[in-house]
Amino acid sequence: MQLRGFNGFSYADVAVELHVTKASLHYHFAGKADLGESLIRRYDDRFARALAEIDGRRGGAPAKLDAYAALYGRALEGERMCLCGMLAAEYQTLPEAMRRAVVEFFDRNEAWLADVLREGKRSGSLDYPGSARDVARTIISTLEGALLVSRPYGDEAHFHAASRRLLQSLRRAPGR
Amino acid sequence: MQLRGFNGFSYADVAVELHVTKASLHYHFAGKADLGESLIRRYDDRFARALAEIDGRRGGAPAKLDAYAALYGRALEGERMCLCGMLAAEYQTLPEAMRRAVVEFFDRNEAWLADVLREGKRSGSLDYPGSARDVARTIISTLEGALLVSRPYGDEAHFHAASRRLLQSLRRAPGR
DNA sequence: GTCTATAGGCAGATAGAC
DNA sequence: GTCTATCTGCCTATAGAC
Repeated sequence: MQLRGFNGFSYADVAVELHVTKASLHYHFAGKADLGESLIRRYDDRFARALAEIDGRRGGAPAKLDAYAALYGRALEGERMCLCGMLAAEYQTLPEAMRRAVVEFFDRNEAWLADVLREGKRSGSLDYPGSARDVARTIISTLEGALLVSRPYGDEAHFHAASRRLLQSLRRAPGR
Repeated sequence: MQLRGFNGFSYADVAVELHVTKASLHYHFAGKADLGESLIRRYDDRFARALAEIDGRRGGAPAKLDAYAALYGRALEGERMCLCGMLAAEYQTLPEAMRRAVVEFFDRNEAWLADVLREGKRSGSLDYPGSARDVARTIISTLEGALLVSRPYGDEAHFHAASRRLLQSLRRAPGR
C-alpha cells in the first residue's frame, strides 16, 4: 500500500510475496477493505508508539520536531510513501471504514504536534504566529508533500530540503 | 484522474460520462497509458499558459507567488487533487511515458518559481536562505501536501492555512 | 488454517460492420 | 468515427476437501 497504493495491489500480489494462496488471505481478512483497514490501524499504532518514545527522551520541543520529521523520512527507504498520505490521494475511492481510519491517524498526529508546539512556545524554544493547531496542520502537510514530490525524483534531497526549512522557520529567531 | 487517480478509473467510466462506447475511446487513445499521457500534457500546457498569464500582469514577486498558490487552490473545487500530485503518489505503478511527463511538469514549475524567487530577492521584496531551486522545491512540496491532506477533511481551510504561512515566511521581514 | 477449484464480474483491448 | 460483439486476463470472493 505504501509503494503502490490501495488500488495498485491485489490479493494475488500479496499471496505470492507471502508464499500462500489468495484463499488463505481471505481467511484472515475477509475482504480487501478489511485488510486495508487493519494495515492502517497497525501503522497508526506503530506511529503512536514512536511518538510516545519521542516523548520519553530528554530534549526540548525543537528536538521533538526533528525526531517527528525523521519518522517521515524513514518512508523514503524503499521509495515508500507515508501510508496515510498515499491513502489521502486515493481517498475518493476508499471504503468508508478506511476513510475513518485515515482521518483518525491525521487527527492523532495533529494533536501530538499541537502539544509539542505549545510546549515549545511556553518554554521559549519555538516561535510561530497563529494557533498551534494550524501550525501542526502545516507541518503535516509540508512533510507529506515533501515525501510525495520526492517520489518522482527518487531523491531524498527533495524531502530533506523542505523538512529542514520548515523546522528552521519554527525555531525562535535569536535576534528578534 | 484528479479525483480518483490513474488506477481508480476505467475506460468504462469515461465512456459512460461522455455517452460513447469504450471502443470509441480506443479509437482516440489506443491504450490507457496514451490517454493518461495526453491528459498530463494538456494539464501541463494549461498550467504553463496560466504561468505566462501571471508573468504578464504587473505586480512583484510576492504577488506572483500568491497567484501561483491560488492556481493550486482551484483544484479544491470538486475535491480534486493536482493531477501531477496524484500521479506522484501512484508513480510506482505508472507507465514510463507518464512518469516522464510528470517529472517534466514539476521541472517546469520549479524553473518558473526559481526565476520568481531570484527576481524577488534582487528587488528586495523576498528573502530566503539557501538556493532559489531548493526554495522552489519547498513551495511545490508544501502546496501539494496541503492539497493532499485537505482531501480527507474536505476542508479548504487546511490548504489555505499552509499556503498562507508559506508565502508569509518568504516575504522580506520588515524589521530586519 | 491452508489448500484446489471455480464462480462472477470487470478490466483493457480488438475485429469488423456501418 | 462510432458502433456491437467478443476476447483474454485479472480481480475479489467463495465452496469445500484436507
